[in-house]
Amino acid sequence: MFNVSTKTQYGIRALVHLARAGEVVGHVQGNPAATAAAIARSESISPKYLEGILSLLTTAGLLVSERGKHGGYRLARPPREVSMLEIVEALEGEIKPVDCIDSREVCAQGGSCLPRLFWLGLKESVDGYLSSRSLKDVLEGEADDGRA
Amino acid sequence: MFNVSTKTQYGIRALVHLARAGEVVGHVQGNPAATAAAIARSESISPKYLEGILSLLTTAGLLVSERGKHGGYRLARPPREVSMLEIVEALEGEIKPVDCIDSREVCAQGGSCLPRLFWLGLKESVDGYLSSRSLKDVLEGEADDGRA
DNA sequence: GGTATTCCTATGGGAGTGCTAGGAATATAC
DNA sequence: GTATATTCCTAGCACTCCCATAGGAATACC
Ligand code: FES
Ligand code: FES
Repeated sequence: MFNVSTKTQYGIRALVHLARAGEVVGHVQGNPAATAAAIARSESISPKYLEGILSLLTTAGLLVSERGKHGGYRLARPPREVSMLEIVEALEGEIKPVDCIDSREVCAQGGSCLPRLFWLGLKESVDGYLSSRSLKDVLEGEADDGRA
Repeated sequence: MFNVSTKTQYGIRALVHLARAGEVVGHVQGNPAATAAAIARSESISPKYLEGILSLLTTAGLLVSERGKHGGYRLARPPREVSMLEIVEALEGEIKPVDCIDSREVCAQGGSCLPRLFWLGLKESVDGYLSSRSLKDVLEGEADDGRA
């Protein structure tokens, strides 16, 4: 249960790769952006598949892309300022265990649906964990000390 | 993301239904077990589909079934002693964001994979929430006060 | 025997996942 | 301005899983 798609897994690994290489917007001009092909090779990911994933992250504002020769991708912000919740939501959509979580569709119970509260709590628990971790934390292998 | 299947949603609603009616093993003999058809009608769930779900819950030891006329299902234990983690795992399998969570397959990183720690933390967060809630909590619409 | 129930197996449409392929748009290099 | 290297866009396909439906076998009561 709760399988995370390869799309998200690859996306995170690519972001970690970029953060490691220090490829952030505003660096020295001589430091070229990493290309999709290079990341794919280094991480053993299907190149064309990864292209699409990086495009998504660019649209979401997490990456900055440069086209043409010597083009590639850079992080739009330093790793510390990127929460894992942002990343996951950009690739996987909102965390939504059940559909009735935002739209109050009544499920036979007529509005006072008990399970709904339970699922809502689950969403908050997941959101809480994800937003408490930044890309930098993942990068540095932060052990999950506190549960805050 | 993190969609919970209808199988699990229906299963939980059925369990809540049974708990509400107070149909626990060891009650008065006159109190008949609830049939799958009755629950399906009351909860507006496809009858044959629900049958399979209740069978799963029986195999998992959460329900006790009686076949033949006047048969049906009862809770195997009082709601207080049934954790939501048990229920979810019975229907949905283990919480496993990524496959490498138990088997230490190296993903190009050669063993020191950073993202893996992150996913492990997510699993622990979800497991923590689910095991902290009992069926009785859901039944009573326990608001999620503490995050413990 | 008749009836009501759980239990088992098979089937099928639909949606989503995980890629693959081809090319268009864009920017540099010579 | 032609060649080259890159991102970007769209389409398609095999595969799996989800959700349900259907038919009947096994079981237990009357
Ligand atoms: S309203 Fe969603 S489970 Fe009841
Ligand atoms: S070992 Fe699973 S993501 Fe690296």
